Amino acid sequence: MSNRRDAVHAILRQSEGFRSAQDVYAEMRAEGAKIGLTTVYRALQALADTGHVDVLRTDDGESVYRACASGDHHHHLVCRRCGRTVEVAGPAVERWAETIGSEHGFTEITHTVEIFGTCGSCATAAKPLRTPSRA
Amino acid sequence: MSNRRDAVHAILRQSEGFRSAQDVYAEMRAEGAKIGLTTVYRALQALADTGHVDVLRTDDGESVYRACASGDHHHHLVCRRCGRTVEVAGPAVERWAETIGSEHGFTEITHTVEIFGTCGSCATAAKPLRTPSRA
DNA sequence: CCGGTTTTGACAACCATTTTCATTTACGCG
DNA sequence: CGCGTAAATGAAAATGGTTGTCAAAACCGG
Repeated sequence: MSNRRDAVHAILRQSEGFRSAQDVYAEMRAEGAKIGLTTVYRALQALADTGHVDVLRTDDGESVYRACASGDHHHHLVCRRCGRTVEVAGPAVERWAETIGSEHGFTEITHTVEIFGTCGSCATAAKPLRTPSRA
Repeated sequence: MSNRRDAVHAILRQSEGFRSAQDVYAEMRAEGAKIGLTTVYRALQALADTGHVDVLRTDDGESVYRACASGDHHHHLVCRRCGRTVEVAGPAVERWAETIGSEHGFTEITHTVEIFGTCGSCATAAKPLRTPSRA
């Protein structure tokens, strides 16, 4: 029912890290695809709803999406320079979150965990550092 | 140099959980304070920069702020219903993040961890559940 | 009181995201 | 095959939080 949605998904699959909706849209247009921004957004939301892609928010509030290797619950280690992403699993963290939650009487516990860093290649390629405001 | 900034800080201090900028602004105006939205934003940013308040983004991209009990690094357990917040420390998680990062050759590692749940009181007070899209 | 700097705030500008709504496409059915 | 309804699409407008602009107001030292 939607080759557009598949097209969007395809773009994500062939991308390394997280891409923004606008970004995906721009690339598709650049490739000559006839698609509207609205449709890209809708496709991305649908994909996210069905768990085919991961979503997360950048610091400036933009939503970024990425095709996931697995449908399982996992977290990301993202290079703040090039956006390269590594999927990581952390059973310990899952358990920790659950525990902390229950200890305080919370139920239906979910959590978000994202790790940011500078990957090896980017660290080597000397570029102006973005001074982290706080540890 | 800014009793406005202190005023903003005060609002946060007397609040239970995280508040949005618009929210803080509305409350201050309601209390009769003569302050502009712009100033509230600036105060909030300044406070965040100096580490006096914590910032995090809600799922819909809104920034929310909260006066922190401690200036130390910590995470939050937030009730998705009433917004009540508990500050939690998780040395294990910090270490885990560091480890995962280094294992993949990443440096300058930072991370975000937020736990969401429904607190005891809210769980009791039956309200329509917000179906979580994914676990 | 004066010049200079900082802070403030009304308002416009931004920009990602959403909504609206009319058009197009897909498809089942007679 | 032709028609009708429903789903999909996309251009443009609306939203809404946040940021930028800029002139007026508050401060400050002299």
